[in-house]
Amino acid sequence: MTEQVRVRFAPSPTGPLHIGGARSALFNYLLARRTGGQFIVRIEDTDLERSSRESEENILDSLAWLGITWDEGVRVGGPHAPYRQTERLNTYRDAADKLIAAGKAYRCYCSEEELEAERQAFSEKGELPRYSGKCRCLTPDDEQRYQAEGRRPVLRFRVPDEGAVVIDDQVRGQVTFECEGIGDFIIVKSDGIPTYNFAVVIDDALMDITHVVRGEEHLSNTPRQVLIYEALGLKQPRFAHVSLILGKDRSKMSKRHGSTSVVAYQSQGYLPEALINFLVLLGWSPAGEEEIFSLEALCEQFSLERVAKSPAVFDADKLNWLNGMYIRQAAPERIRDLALPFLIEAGYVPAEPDEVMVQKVGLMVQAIQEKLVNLGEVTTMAPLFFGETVQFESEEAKAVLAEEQVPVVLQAFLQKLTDGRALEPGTIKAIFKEIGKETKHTGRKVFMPVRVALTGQMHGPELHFLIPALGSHVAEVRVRTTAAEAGLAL
RNA sequence: GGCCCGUUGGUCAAGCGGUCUAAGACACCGCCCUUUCACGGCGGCUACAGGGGUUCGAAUCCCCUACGGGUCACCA
Repeated sequence: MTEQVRVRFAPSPTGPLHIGGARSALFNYLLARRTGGQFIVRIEDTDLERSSRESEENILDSLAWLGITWDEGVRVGGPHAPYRQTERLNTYRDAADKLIAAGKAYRCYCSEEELEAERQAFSEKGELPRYSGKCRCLTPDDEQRYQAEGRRPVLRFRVPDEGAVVIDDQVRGQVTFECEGIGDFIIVKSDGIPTYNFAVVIDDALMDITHVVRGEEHLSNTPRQVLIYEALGLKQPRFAHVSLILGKDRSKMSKRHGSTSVVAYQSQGYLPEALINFLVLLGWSPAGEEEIFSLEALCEQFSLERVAKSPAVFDADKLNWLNGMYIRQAAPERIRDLALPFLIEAGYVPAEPDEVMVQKVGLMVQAIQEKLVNLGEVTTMAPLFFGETVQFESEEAKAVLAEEQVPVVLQAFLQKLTDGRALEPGTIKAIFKEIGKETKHTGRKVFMPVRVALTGQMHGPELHFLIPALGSHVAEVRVRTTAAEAGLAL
């Protein structure tokens, strides 16, 4: 029998999509695509305080940006709708009633203060702080009295006193938890909203989820969930807990380590395919030696068997390398269009650029595409292309213009630059050839002075790309002003 | 602290008892290419946490220790 794989990504909308969440989503997505199964996106918004529609939109937008699509869930609907937990409250209530009727769950009237005091007492005695189970055997009279006091009960799951829960994890192998170490936990809060541990089980079961692939932080929750599956007689999915993504100091990835949200990387100018490629390599390894993968390629290669157990440190260097890789491979027009917003933001380009400006940016991109690490960098390179004047980056640069062949070379350059021919990479190359022939100066002796006169710097993009991007007017002005500054009369 | 999980070079990682005097990638260093930078090519550097077992043989299996991480909420 070949069971149809059904996996899901179930974020809680309490903030933007985290890099770790994105990887979980990716793994689920890939597993579904690889097996011809379905991928579901469900929203776990039972934390009323912290959940917001904005976060939900942000998360969904980030997934879409990454190219991760889903077959069922919010935005697209499906046979198991609704896909937002706050819209499924009746379903959870039914399940809770069942548990109460079977004596597997009970009402607890303890206040948070009482619980806190209890935990305190336990830890002072050197024991593990947990729920004592004191509401386990309340009589109807007790309950009535509490109710009269105005107490709102929570619903607790009655955890067996003995026994153990064994999880056969797809990436970790067999993991055993003793029931003894699990206190009776809350499945419905006093406001009637189910807790995560409860709702997740009901939803996964009702939505026929076959594999739960999620972060390792959920591993210790899993025995509680398994207990609920068992109590309700529901079919359990296979579990796969993927290790966490760590920061440079090996602690859980957080703001201190830099950007943690997908939007942050998006706004820094990373390409979605680079982020995908990077993320998949964090915890999963290909069978062969190739490491550059498109989403489509990953859909054919991904497998849970090759997911690593150990946590991975987020390596920004490698992300940068990958991003540069994808930028180099991308069509120049695409990079140009992606670069435009950055230049507009930085004030180099008007909000509504005309065709001439777009073309200029296109030429600029052509010149720097091979050295860009991320799109945001166009902003730091922009001064090279915008503005009529430049500064010498160093005395060493300025000194280049003091070499004896410079006046002749620059004069020749200026003359050819303004003789009316169209400025294209080909003609620029021709110009340098002509200069060589006419002045008998070639190589470094002609390129370097022109470069410095044009940019004030000794390094930079190919001149045959740079000059067309500048245009003959700006180029001429820059050469004349820098030359003058260096004490040269042209 | 209890309970879980993990530990191969600076980083990501291959390896699933012999073919390991341990692959590949990023980073780093050197060389080459080149008008500069970058790209690209070539080469180099550096690792099985420690200690006990099991076995003819262990990076691979078991135990202990150390270290790292996760989790112990009316958050997910």
